[in-house]
Amino acid sequence: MSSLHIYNTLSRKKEEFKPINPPFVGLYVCGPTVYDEVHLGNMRQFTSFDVVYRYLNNLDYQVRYVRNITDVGHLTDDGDDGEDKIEKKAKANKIEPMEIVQKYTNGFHHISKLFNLIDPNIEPTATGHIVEQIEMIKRIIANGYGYEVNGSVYFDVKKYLEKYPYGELSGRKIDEQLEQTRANLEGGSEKKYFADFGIWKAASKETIMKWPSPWGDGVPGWHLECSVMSTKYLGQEFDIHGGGMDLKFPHHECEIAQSVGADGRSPVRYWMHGNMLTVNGEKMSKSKGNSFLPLELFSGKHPMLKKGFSPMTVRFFMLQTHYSSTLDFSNEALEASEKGFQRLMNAYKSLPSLLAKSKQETDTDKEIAALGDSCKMHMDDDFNTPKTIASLFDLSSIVNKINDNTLTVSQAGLNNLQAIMKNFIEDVLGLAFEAKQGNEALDSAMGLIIEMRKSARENKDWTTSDKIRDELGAVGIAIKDGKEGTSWSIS
RNA sequence: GGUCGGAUGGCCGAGCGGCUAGGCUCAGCUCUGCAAAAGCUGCUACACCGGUUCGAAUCCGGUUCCGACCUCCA
Repeated sequence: MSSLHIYNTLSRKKEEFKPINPPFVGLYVCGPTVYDEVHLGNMRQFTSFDVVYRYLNNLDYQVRYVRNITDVGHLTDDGDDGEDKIEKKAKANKIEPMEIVQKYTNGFHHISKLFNLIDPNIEPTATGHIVEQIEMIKRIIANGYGYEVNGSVYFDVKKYLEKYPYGELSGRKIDEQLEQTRANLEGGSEKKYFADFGIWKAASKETIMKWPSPWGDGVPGWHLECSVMSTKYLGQEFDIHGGGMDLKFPHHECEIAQSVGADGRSPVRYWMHGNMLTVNGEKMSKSKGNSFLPLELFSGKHPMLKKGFSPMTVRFFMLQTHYSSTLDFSNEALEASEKGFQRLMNAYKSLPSLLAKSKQETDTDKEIAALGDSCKMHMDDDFNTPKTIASLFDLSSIVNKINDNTLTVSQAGLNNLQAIMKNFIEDVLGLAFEAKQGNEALDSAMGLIIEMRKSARENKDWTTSDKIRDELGAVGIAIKDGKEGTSWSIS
């Protein structure tokens, strides 16, 4: 029996996963900043961690999954003149910042449902934890790691470096060379040291979203919310913290420094980082202009897309690559996944109609059990979804062969097959049948049509039978004549 | 410039010292009234140059390309 191993960014190694307080597991994932439509790259991270969450649950851990919503404090720039992204958008649209927040939070939740993401157990917001953030800043100052300048508070990285490493997670060293370059660039900075970062930002009179604090009206620094909300709900030390690669530095590095500075403890046992999404080999990003939105991907309404792809196809496509590798989007790759996904789901769907034709255990039964074990083994190996999917394809090939009577199974083997496929396809990978499988009325209408076509075929009335098939095909309903009768599906 | 990661068959994408992942495409066959679906068979790749080893896509050194981060980003 294997056990779960996770690649820990901090140690740069795969480590056996040992929860701090089994059977409880704390999982924190950096959520979206809701100043715009959720980005596809965001969704890839959330999908990756959705599988992490599902699998931990599957291993019978009691997981508390916290994923935040950043609704204030994320500045367009870390310098002195940075502007809050949400506030900026609100002003441009002449509406309340909280309207922006509500609008894009709703949008994000909608897309999450389409991707079949399980809701986190707690979805805290930065604005809901201002008090806690102020308290943390106080502790940081009290410990000598923060200083105030003109109503803003900065984290004193130089002081911190006297006692602790900074840059451990991202493998970065703060060197003098860089200090000089930067010091020159940022002439009139309030910071004492180039690497210092803001933990409280003084607000101007015009700022709409601001809160009173011991240092005057202002907003908390972006990195602070994650430090506060993760430890508030998961404890001062918790198991897993996830996010995108690009958050390693400075965001996650700052989180560690803040927690150590405030409470003397590094909060996270296992740091997990998902890799980027690329388009034609380049990182998909808003600033590069090569990104499309989830809804554009589903509808196909984007110049770079040949057609639309269903949410489940996209989810499957994402899971065919390991979360730590870059994933390149292209029409060809998406089309390949679409077909593969349909094949997998068709096999899975035909499973209940299979018959056990052996009284005792067969070789196929054993093979099924072995493939079930390998699914688990692959998931245990740092959530290797591509390999798990490969085993699932082997399983679906067995399903087809049983269906074609080239393999035989016992009832026990069949039950096992059903249980394994359900577990990994639905529960662990979170793949679901697309909702367009029709309804009762359509089912009975199709039953009637197929019956009529059957009698036409028995009378060798090919004109009628082919007409039925072709016309249905034209509206997207495929007719498949099998040995055991005719079935249909909507494409 | 610094730090880190990557180069795998027609395409996508696993692999982390021996046991030819998987998906898609393509070709042939079986089944079928025809078609589709399904099944079977075929297609043996690891950027380049050295080295270590009985054995390397996998380890070491070098070369060339590509990407990410270092400034907001998932």
